[in-house]
Amino acid sequence: MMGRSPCCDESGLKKGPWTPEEDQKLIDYIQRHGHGSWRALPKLAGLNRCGKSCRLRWTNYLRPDIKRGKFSDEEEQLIISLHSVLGNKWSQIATHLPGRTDNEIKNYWNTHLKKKLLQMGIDPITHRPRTDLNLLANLPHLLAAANICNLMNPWDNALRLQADAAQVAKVQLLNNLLQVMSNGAQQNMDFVNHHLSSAPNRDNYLLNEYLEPNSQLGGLLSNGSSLSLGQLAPNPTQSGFDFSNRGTQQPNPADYQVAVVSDSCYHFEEGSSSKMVNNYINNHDNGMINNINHLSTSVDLIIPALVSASPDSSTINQTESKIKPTADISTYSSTSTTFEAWGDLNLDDENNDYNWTDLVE
DNA sequence: AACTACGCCAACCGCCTTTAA
DNA sequence: GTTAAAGGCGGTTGGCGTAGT
Repeated sequence: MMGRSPCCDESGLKKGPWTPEEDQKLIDYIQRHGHGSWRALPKLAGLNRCGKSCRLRWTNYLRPDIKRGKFSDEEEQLIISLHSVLGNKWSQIATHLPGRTDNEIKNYWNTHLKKKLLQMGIDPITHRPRTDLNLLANLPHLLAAANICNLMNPWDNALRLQADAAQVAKVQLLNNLLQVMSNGAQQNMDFVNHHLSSAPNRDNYLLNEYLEPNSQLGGLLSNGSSLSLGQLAPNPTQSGFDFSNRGTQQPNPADYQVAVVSDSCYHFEEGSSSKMVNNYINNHDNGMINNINHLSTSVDLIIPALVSASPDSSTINQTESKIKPTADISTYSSTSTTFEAWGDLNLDDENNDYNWTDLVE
């Protein structure tokens, strides 16, 4: 058989927008009898529609528990976080937002959230800083946007966090490159050598993306100018997560972060040692995580200021840990690696009220 | 006022998975 | 185990409203 024919192929069945009369017929029938077989429902309810159309109308619009209206900041934050983990699994995302349908979330993502992320320099697919060359051309705009954020109501901690990180990464990297090119200090050359001369890894890949010939970068280099983090606005409302004015100073251990990306994924900020990861899992999960079943490593950001204090991947002792890497983490440089631990959650916990302040190490 | 372009979102389409006979 | 129906899902479309010219 060459695929199934659409359920609405039968001639005479109505398509297109539903009228209030049709809605009422559907509501009346389901309230009295339940939906039962969707295929049989239209005839029984006196509707000249196919069952599939009835099901969609009910599940996406008429169901009594549907919440309509503007998405709250909390809902936006949750969608972004979940999307970073689940991708376009709209139905799975919808299970975390009571009253919202997958269709509504999908539409909201495509019309609003995707644009917001792009405007803030974040790739809406990877949720990582955009590395395309256009970003360099837009850097002044991004810096201005970062300052404007101070004057606006915070609309989304997760989004702001990602935006801050993206901007910091870009500026820090540029700053390092500029320093290397302008004064050739040995320590900076060591930094570059460390990233460029070792075996191929994802650091190199990311660095090389930034190092692609670019007229604007070339202009900055030839001027011998320098960018500094002081140009970035601090983010006073992001508790415990202040990148501002760090410059090239060594990181303070108090800056290390662990964050909940979603119900089932902890994201450990670069600089978190394996010990910290284990301590967090063992001491802070309050039974929420039953079994860590996945650890991935990824190069989310290059933040040179953190490099010297980052953990050596060899210190991750799998035998002592609930964390069981599924990838060979030794293939990546440990100097700019984030750790993500995934686990099964005990969803019976009623107090699933993580917030940033709870999670600061 | 008329026209065009664009954004939004409900609804559709087609494929995949699950269920039931 | 096989098959077809039903349900579920994600991508896409098209109509409507609105802003811009």
